[in-house]
Amino acid sequence: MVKQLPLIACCAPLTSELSNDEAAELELVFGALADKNRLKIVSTLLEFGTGECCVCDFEATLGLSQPTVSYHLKRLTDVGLLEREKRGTFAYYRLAPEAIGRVRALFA
Amino acid sequence: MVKQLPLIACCAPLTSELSNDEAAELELVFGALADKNRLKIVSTLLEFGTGECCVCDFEATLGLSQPTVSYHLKRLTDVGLLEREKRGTFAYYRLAPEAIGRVRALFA
DNA sequence: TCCTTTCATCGAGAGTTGTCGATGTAGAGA
DNA sequence: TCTCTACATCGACAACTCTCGATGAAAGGA
Repeated sequence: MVKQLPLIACCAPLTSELSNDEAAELELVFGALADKNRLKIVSTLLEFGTGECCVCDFEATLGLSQPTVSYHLKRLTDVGLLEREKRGTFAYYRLAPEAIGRVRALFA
Repeated sequence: MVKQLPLIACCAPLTSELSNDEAAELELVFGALADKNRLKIVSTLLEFGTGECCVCDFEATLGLSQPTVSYHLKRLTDVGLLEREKRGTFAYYRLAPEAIGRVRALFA
């Protein structure tokens, strides 16, 4: 029942520089990006820079139903990667300005 | 039944610079990072640079059972973020050298 | 050879995710 | 006011994820 010791004593304190809160926040962001359709949405908006697209624009290119596109856009918006603006009956989505640099780094 | 047109004609071609294959690969990597326990594993190994840890080292700090730790380490290894080396009864994990730069960028 | 230790894998259960059709909501226009 | 359009939300379902206890495999030591 005596625990062995690893041959390499690298792990004495074994603390992560990541706090619980930081880990939880990163988990949300990476989770939002862990889907190929959402990656294509972000990549498309990244290409447009400050441009914006509405929901219906994505339906054809992604081959998804309108509710599903709305679901993906909401997930990206909820973690602060996208911004939404309603004009008339359309909802326009764009990359959040403060997220553009971060997203560009993640895609590099 | 006639479809309206968005007021902003930004989306004419609406192509993503991301191919299907690229999107699928990024989805795997982000999916591997979309968990707070795996983020702590990666962050810990990042702090050690070329250092390595064995499975049992993570059990206490993460507060998870041994099978669960093994599961997380496998998920990270499967996408190429970690490398595994067996020595004696211990299995040592470290950041894959070619992934260190990428991981550092993702955490910045 | 037999026991102990580390680790991987299996099987199962609870929770989360991605998807769709149906329905609700709110502008715009006749 | 009534209708049409764009979009959000609901309800449901299949698939996947995270977690654990139990079991299996391989190495080391007595």
